[in-house]
Amino acid sequence: METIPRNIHLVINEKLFVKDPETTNLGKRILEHSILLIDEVGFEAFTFKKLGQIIGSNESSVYRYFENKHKLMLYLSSWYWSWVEYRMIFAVHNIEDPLDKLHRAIRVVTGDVLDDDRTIYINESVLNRIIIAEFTKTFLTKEVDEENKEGFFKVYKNVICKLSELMLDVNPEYPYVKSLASSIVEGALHQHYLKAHFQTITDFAEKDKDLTEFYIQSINKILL
Amino acid sequence: METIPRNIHLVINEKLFVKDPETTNLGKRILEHSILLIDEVGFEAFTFKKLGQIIGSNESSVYRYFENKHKLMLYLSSWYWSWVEYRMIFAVHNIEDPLDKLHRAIRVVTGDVLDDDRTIYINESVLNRIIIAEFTKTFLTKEVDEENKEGFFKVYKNVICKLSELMLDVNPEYPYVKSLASSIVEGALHQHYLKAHFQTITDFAEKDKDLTEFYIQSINKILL
DNA sequence: TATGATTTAATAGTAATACTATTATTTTTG
DNA sequence: CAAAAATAATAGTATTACTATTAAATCATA
Repeated sequence: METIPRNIHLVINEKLFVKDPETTNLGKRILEHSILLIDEVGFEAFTFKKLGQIIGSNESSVYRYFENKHKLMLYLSSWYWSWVEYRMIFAVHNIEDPLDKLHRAIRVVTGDVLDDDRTIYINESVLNRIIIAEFTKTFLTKEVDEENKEGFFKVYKNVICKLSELMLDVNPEYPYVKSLASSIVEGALHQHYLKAHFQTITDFAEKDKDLTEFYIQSINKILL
Repeated sequence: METIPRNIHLVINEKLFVKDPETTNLGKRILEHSILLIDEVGFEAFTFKKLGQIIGSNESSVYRYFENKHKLMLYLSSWYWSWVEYRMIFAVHNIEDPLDKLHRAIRVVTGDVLDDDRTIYINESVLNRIIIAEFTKTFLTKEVDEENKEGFFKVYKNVICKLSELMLDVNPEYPYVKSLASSIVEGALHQHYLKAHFQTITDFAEKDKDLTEFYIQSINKILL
C-alpha cells in the first residue's frame, strides 16, 4: 500500500496530547510501542509503567506526552480515522460514477488493513486490530458529551459524514443516509471482532464469504 | 406491557453468581440498585462500596453474591437478553407468515423498552439504558474467549440465532443471515446510543424517523 | 567551550480501587 | 431454644493512576 506521501502529516486535535509525540524520538517510540502493547495485553491491563519499561524509559516521561491512557487511546483513534479518511478521499478521487465512488469508499472502510510502510513507527494493521477491539470503548463512557464537545471524535464523525454524502449522491431521496453510514462503519468493526471471537453469529468465519461484498450488496439493495 | 407471567423465572448461568441473588431480599436489592447506580454513575465509577452504602449494607456482603462487578454486569446482561428472547418468542408465537414473524421479532429487538411491572426489582427501561451504554464493553476484553467458552454470552447469541432463523424462513437462499442478524442486534444498541450522544451521525434524533422502520425497510429490501 | 534551557530519568509518595480475611452480630430455621 | 446461616464491621493488601521533586543528560547558542 502506498497511500500517504511521506511529507504529509495527519493533524490530530491538540487537546489530546501534552506534547506532540510526532516531534521527538521518544514520542514516536511511545506511539509505536503503545500500539503493540495495547494489542498484546488489552487496554485495561495496559499501563504507562509497563510501556516505560518496554521503551527503556520512565513512566513519568510518558506522562509528559499524554495526560492518561484514555487520551493516548483517543490520540491513536484519531490518527486511525484520519488515515482512513485520507485513504477514502484518495480512493474516490477522479472517479465519476457516484455508485462506483461509494463502492470504493465502502471498500476502504470495511476491508482488511495492511501495514502502510510509509509510517515506520505506526503499524497500521496492528492499529486496526486495536481499533476493532478498543475503539468502541472510548466513547461508551460517562464523559462522552464533554469529550465530544472538545472535538475528540471529530475525525470519526467526518468519515461517517463523508460516507453518507456519497450515499446521498447515489440516491438523494433515501432518508436514512447518516444511520446507514454509521451502521456500516461501526458494523464493520463489530463483524471483524465477531470473526475473531464469536464465529457462531457471523458468516465471515467462512472463507468464501466476504464482509465488503456483504456491505456492497446490502447498500445496493437499500439505495437503488 | 405484560410479557412475563409472575411464575416464570429467567434462568441465568450459575457461574455468573456466587449466590443466586433472586433467592433473597438482599440479593434483589443488589440487582435493583446496581442497575440504578450503573445507570447513574457509569460502569467504570460503579463500585461495590458505593452500592453497599446505597442499599444500607456492606461491601463484603455484595461480594457474597457476585465475584466482581464484571460478573454482575454479565449477570444483568444475561437477564436482559433472556428477557428479550422470551419476548421475541412470545411475539412471533402463533403467527403464520414468516415475514410477519420476522417483522415482529425485529420490533422487539430494535424498539424502545418500557418497564415491565411484573418484576418489581428490575426496571427494564433503565436496564435497557445500561445495556445500550455498557453491554458492548462486556465482551471487548482480553478474556472474551474464555468467558465465551464458559457460556457467559450464550443468551445473547441465542437471540441472534433465533433472529437469523426467522430470516432464513423468509429467504432460504440468503447467504448472510447470521451477520445480518448480529448487525441488527448490535446496530440497534449503537443507534440508540448515537441518538443520545452523537446526533450528527444518526437520523433518529429527528422525530419523524424511526429506528424500527429503518430496520424493517432494510431487511425487506435485502431479503426479498 | 561554557551557559543556560530543555528534556528525560529516578524516586517517592498519595488516594482510590478491587479485592480477601477475620470476627462479631443478627437472622433464620428445625 | 440451639445451631446454622447470613450479614455487618473492620482491617488489611496489592495494584493502579497518577503528582511532585530532584537529579542527570542532552542540546542550542553566544
